[in-house]
Amino acid sequence: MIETGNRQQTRRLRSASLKDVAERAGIGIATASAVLNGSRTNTRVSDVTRERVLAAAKELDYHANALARALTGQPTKTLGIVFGFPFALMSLPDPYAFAVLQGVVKGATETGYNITLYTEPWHSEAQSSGVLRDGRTDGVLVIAVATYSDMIGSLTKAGIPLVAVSSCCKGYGVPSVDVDNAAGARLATRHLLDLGHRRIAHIRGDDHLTSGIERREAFAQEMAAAGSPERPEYVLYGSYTGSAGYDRMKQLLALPQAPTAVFAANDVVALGAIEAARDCGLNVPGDLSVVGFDDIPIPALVSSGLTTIRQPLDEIGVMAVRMLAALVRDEDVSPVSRTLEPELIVRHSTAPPRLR
Amino acid sequence: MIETGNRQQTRRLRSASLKDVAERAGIGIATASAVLNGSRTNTRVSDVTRERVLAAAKELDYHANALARALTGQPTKTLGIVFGFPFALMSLPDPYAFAVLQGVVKGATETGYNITLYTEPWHSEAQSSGVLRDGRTDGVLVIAVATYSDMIGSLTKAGIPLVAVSSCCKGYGVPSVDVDNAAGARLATRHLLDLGHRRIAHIRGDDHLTSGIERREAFAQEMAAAGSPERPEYVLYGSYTGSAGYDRMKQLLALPQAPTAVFAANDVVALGAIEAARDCGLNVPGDLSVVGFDDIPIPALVSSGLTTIRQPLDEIGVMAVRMLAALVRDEDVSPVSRTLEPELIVRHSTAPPRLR
DNA sequence: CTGAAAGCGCTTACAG
DNA sequence: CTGAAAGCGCTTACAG
Repeated sequence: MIETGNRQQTRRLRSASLKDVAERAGIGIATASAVLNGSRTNTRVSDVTRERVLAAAKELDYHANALARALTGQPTKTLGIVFGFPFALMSLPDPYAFAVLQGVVKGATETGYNITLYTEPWHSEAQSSGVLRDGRTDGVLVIAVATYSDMIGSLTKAGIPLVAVSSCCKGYGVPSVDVDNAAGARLATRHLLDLGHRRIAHIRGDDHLTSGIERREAFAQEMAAAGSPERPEYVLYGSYTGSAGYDRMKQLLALPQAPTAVFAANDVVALGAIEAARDCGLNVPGDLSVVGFDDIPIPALVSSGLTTIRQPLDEIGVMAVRMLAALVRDEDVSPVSRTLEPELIVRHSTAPPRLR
Repeated sequence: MIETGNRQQTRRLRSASLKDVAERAGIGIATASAVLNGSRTNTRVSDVTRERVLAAAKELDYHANALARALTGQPTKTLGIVFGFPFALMSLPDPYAFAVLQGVVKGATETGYNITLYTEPWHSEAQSSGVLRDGRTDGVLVIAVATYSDMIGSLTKAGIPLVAVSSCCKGYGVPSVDVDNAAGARLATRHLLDLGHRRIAHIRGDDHLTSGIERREAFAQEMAAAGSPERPEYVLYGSYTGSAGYDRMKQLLALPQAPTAVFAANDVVALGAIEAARDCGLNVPGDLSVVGFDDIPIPALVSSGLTTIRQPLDEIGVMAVRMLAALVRDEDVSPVSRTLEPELIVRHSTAPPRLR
């Protein structure tokens, strides 16, 4: 006989199954199942049998196969997470997404779930729903779903337990958690107003994300309410990237009458704007005040000094997981939507406008 | 009849199975399998049959169950990732771990895998190997495994395809990837030496992580080679946290003859040390030079100005996934160990010592 | 080209 | 208290 498949053998020896254990212990497979993986608490097994099974399992180094268990209807004990925005910016490298993920992991650890990161962002139902519906997770967490996306509708229709973070999910009855974007934007705007600024610009976030839309609207309202309605040339589209913040700031500074302050849609944009201002020889906050949004975590002890609207990123992740875990277990999830309060954090990127 | 389980029904309607599709199409289940999930490329199906199956699948909104497929031996197309160090510091909130994870996700996206984060850190084989061996992933990536851990041995024994990042896995034949820690530490030390420093301290990393050990040894060697052997009171244990860096720095500064420079085991420690120096009224780099290690990413455009030894964190993650993917597919993985070159990045935390 | 059968490893009623 | 049987949804030889 020729030795074939040898490499395979050494690498992946079939591990012991319940049947192997049962045989070795000389008892039935159902009983072995009851003592080893026993969710069936009402099954009574005699002590001798139990010992025998346990011993056999140990000898065979038995480990239950999660796939088989899940196939019979047991929970997989893993939760999926997808980023709804089909661009790189809303995936892991984005500080917002990352901070939320930290909270998610924390929440998952405490509730006993593992997390699977779906690496392929959502494109369309036809293209993307396959993996999300293939049974490997008990439920999924969606983050930053674009308003035009069919993701939430599609997943809901498929009967997948869902919790949405920072997404528009009106009308689907999907539990969701987010910061109060409007309140945050008002806080930022009012802060600038209170400092004495009137020429206030807004570099917007994305038009297809509720955060971008809500912050933008609240800015307009607050300005109008303050009696100094926004100027069209002061409100620029900035997506959510540092480079957009940089470019838009340059554009604002080239205006015949440049703004004295800007409310950036998020911290990344704000940081880009500050960089642009500095490159133009301006001092922040002396010549220009900048407020961000998010309060993204910066590694230990280095501070950007950015005045911003803080949202509890970590808490959002934890909360989302708790809600999803409850949903998966068919517990009551109420209220269906949680809106967290933002907070103004004044640091060193804002000051009263220069007197002229 | 009483309407019972109504909530359940609306939530989780059983989704169509292959059998449903086959029945509707009026053909056999094996054929349906071939056209729908067909890995069996050699199976020829007539066009009419194919169309019928496809149509039925569409009508029924069929989606293959990944659990069932995997149970028959198909790959799960997901890779697991565990942090080996049983403390929070070596999990997600740690900038190093996070940066590597970004690379991992990038690599997984390009190779078509999903990633599952095992939330429970490894404790011992008895306690922790269960989840990792339950079949839900095709292989696992281990990161920063402590030298005393039985994790690698245990997982290898269980026949799980493994790739280790920044871990000691000598003797197991486990493919691994890491930066050349010794070379990096030499670079850092020599940089300080070249600037003219002689009173150089080292705040060490963890003793149970190869990175901590290797960096520490290389520091000693380089100092000895330069003819100014290290002083015992200048080499302090710092684990890998900012607060340890802070505390150890204070301690060093309280010495009768304080060092003029310090090589911190990683950036987080370096940042802590700098903070401590500043709190003591010292100027960095005027009064004290500090070099870190890692070059952790800092959100857009904010720079800590830290002189450090850069390691390609992102690339490490990508590479590890590629190796694991190859391993899982039984391709050749060679060389079994990859060591990447570190690079000295001189920024603003180092300068020649003050003349006295 | 097509399908009935066996099997992957488990769990859940259902009889003893 | 214990076990044989059916079933979860798929795939893989193996016959037609």
